[in-house]
Amino acid sequence: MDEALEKDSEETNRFQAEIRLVEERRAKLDALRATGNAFPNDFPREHFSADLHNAYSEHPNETLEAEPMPVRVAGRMVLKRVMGKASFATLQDMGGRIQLYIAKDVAGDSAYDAFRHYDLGDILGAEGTLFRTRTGELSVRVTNLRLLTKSLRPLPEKFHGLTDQEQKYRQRYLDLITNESSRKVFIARSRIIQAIREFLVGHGYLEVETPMMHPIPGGAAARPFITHHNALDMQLYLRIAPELYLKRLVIGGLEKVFEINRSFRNEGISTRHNPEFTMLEFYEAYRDYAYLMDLTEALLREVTLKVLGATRFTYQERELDLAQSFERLTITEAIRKFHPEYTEAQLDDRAFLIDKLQELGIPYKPEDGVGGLQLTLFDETTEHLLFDPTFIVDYPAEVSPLARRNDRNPAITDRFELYIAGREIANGFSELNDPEDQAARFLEQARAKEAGDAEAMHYDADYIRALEYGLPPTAGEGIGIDRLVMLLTDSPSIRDVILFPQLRRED
RNA sequence: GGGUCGUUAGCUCAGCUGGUAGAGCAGCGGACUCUUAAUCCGUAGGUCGAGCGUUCGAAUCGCUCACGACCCA
Repeated sequence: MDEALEKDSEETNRFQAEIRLVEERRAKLDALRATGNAFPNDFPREHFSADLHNAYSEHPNETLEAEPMPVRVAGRMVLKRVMGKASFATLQDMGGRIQLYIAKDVAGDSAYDAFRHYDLGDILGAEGTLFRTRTGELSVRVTNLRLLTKSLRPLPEKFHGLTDQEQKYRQRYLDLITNESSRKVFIARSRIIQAIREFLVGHGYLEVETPMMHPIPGGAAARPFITHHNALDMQLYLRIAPELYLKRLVIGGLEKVFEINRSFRNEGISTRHNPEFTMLEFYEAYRDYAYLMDLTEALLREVTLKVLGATRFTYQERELDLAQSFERLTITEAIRKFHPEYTEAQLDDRAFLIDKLQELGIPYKPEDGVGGLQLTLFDETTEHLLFDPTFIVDYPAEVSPLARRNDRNPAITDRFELYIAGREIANGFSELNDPEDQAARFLEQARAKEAGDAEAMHYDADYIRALEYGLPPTAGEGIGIDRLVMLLTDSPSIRDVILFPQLRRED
C-alpha cells in the first residue's frame, strides 16, 4: 500500500467511529431530501435575539399578549426540552439566545412531530409572537417552525462546552458555538481594531495598504518566510513589517498614514508569538517620538474606554489603570528601578556588564557595545517586571538601524518601547531621514548578516533612493494588535485572540 | 531546543499500589402542555493517542514517537 492510500484509510477509520452518530442524522437528511429542498434559503430572518431582549425588557406578559408582536428569528438550536405536547428550544444567533415555545395546539401536529426529531446543532427558522413564560423569560410562541440546515455532527457537551485547547484552536467554530467567553474575545478584538481606526481617522490619518510580498524583507530584525512568484520567476518574502513602504508614502506626500494588517516572522511559536500577527503602524510628518508617546497614551485610553467602558481593568488578576500618565524611563533607569544593587557607573562599564551577563548565564553578542549589552541585561532581567505602562527610552543606535540619532548623544536614538503587563506593546521613534546615515547603517546590518546574524537587515537600495528625494522629519510607531487584545481581554495566550492560530499539522 | 503535565465513548470526566472499561451529557425507544444543563424509565455506544517492551495478565509499569498545554531558552 502506498503512503497516500494508507493515510486515506487511516482517515476513514478515524471517521468510522463517528459514523454511528452521524448516520442517524444523515438518515434524517435523506428523508428531508426526499420531501423537498433540504437546504432552503428562503427564510429571511427579521429579528436578532439581542434586539428583542433589549426592546422588550420592560414589557410584562400582559402587554405582550394584548398586542401580539410577530417575530421571525433564526439560529442554531443549542438546547432542547421536549415534553408530550409542548416543548422548549433555545436558539442561538450572533447576539445571544432566545427561547422558543412550541406547543402542539399552536404549531400544529406535523410541525410538532417534526420538531421532536430535530437535533441539537440544527439551524432553525421560527415565526411566532412574543410572550413571557411563568418564570418571566421572553420567548417566541411558535406558529411556524422550519429546519433550515441539518447538522450532521453532534455538538460538544451543552454545559461544559469545548474545553480541549487543541480542538478549540483547530475547530474554532465549535469553540465559538459553545463558549460565550471565546465569542466575547473576538467581538472585543473587532471593536478594538474599529476603535483604533476611528481614533486615527479622527486625527486626520489616512488608512493605506502596502505590499505583503516584499522583494527585500525590511523594517524589522526578524527571519522572513520565503516564497516564489512563478510568472516573474522571482523570490519574494512575506513582509516582516510594513515600515519602509509606509515611509515611502510619507516621502510621496501622504504625511499621516496608517496600516493595520498582517506581518509574518519565521520564528518560534509561543504564548506571545504567532508566525502571522497583526500590527498597526502609523507615521506622521513633522512630529517626533515625544509627540508619539503622548499620542499613544491618548489612543490607548480612548480605545480602552470605548471597548471596556473604563480605563481600569485587570489582567491576570492584577489591576491596570491607563488613566494615569505612563512612566518614562531610560534602559538603565528601568534596570536600576528593579535591581537597585547596580550603580549607574557599573551599568556604563562594558567589563562589568559582560561579567554580569556571564554570571547570570545570559547569552549576549560579544561584539556589542555598552548600549547593546545594557539592552540584553534589560530584556532578561527587567522587561517582564514592567507591569504598569512604562515607556523605555534612549535605545542604542546599534540596535535601531531605522531610528534617528539623538542630537546630544549620537550613540542613542530618539526611540521608545512601551511595556504593559511585562510585554512589549509598542515601538516608536523619530525616523532616520538622513539617506547617508541610513545607507551606512544598512551596510553595517549587511555586514552582520554576512557574519551570520540571520535577523540582520538587508541593504535596501530602493529605499535609500526614496530617502534621497527627502523624507520630511517624521515620527513612526508600531503597535502589536494581538498583544493589545490579549491585554484588554485578559487572555494569557496569543492563541486565544487569534481565530485560527498556527498549529503543527494534524496527522 | 530543554523541563513538567496531559491524551480513556461524539463531548465533559472517573478509573488508587497491574486482574477482562465506568458515569453524566449527546444519541435511540417510551412517559410528560411553562421548561431553564428540564425530569423519569429503558437502551446502545470503546483499537484507553501510536508503537515496542516488562509481566501469566497492561488504560495502569518502562522506553520511543505524535499532538497539545504550561514554564524555561
